[in-house]
Amino acid sequence: MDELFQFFKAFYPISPAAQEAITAISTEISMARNKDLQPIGHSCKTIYFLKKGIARIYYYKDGIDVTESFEFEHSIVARVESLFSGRPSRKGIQIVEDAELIAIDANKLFKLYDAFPEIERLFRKIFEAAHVNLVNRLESLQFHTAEERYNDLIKESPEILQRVPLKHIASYLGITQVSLSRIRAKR
Amino acid sequence: MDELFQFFKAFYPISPAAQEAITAISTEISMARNKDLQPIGHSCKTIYFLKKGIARIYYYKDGIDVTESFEFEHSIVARVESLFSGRPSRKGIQIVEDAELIAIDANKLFKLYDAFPEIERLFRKIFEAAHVNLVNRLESLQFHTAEERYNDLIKESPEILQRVPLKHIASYLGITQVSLSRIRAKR
DNA sequence: CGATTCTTTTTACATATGTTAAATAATCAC
DNA sequence: GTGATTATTTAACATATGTAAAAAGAATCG
Repeated sequence: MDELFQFFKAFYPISPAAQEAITAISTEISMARNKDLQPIGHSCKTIYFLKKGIARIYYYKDGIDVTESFEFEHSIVARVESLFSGRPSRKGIQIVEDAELIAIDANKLFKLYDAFPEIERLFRKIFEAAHVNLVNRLESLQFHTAEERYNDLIKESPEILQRVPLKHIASYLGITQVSLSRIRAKR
Repeated sequence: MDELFQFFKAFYPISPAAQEAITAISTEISMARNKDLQPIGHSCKTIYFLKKGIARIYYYKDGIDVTESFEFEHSIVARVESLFSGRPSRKGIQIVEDAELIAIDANKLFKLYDAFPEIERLFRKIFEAAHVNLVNRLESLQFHTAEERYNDLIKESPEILQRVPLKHIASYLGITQVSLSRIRAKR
């Protein structure tokens, strides 16, 4: 759990008591590549912290597998739109590279908010940061070409090419695999 | 301020004392069409509630005016990515239709969070809801055609066509005005 | 009202991306 | 290792969207 609390510290330091409370509602899991951490259709009742490996959130659009987002080690994985709305998610979480995770029971976590305002504040800040990232991602999808988006991606996470299949990168960028292949051939 | 507290209630009801505290850091403003509520380049230190009218958040990409989002009456207007990061925003807020607003001083609001956990919770929920909307918007930009996005938009806010110039709608949809015109001609 | 400006549409052409299918290349299971 | 499966690239063609310029239409202001 140390890595998790280290991660938390960057957002908002919490007391040992709060750490214990979070430990009590968390479990550690390992999961192999290509397994579904959470299947499509279920409500998201868990917030994951990725200690190691890669995960992606995906869904099907007209039968085609679309990657909504990737998460690498030391980040939070959750289907926010289900977590915050309580509705079942049309999205699943798949492990892309063998992963070690900490699973935090979301309902129990939300209950902790009353007793520990510091925990509420911590997660508020975590999701605010996620919100900022999302706004930037939106901007990139709204007015950058696919080629610009590809270049930005490998500039920001160069290792992604070694660790994630291109088909997933293509749909993440909002284009087909063929189109991504063409863009790559240009360079 | 009544309308504001009515709006709050749907997210999380707060005590009279909390309401007073918010009232004390808020001011009411009116602003005419085409005026800039907040110019590009400043840090966002204000959270607005739109009582009446329409606002848009916009920026320039390669010299072209791009609308990131529209807000209609009874919603919150804020450049979140600046508000949460503290960094100056490359985006501005423009009034699209004569507006009446309540301006909440963001720094003072954040200070209230310590004394009033209920206020922190309220705004946490407000921005969580905004986050959910953003995820859905992302999905629409990532894998719907421009035509689908246009149809979805007028289905969801039909009055937008009467109240917002098409040039702004075009950039909001991530396409040029010419392209939007073509899509409209089809129907 | 008439002139000016701003908005929207239209046209013609260029480019980017999608679709389908086939060919390679890489990976996996036995 | 070998065959089967999966991933990636390439080709050929169709379609959507971008760009630039002009025309038409609507709103604004003296």
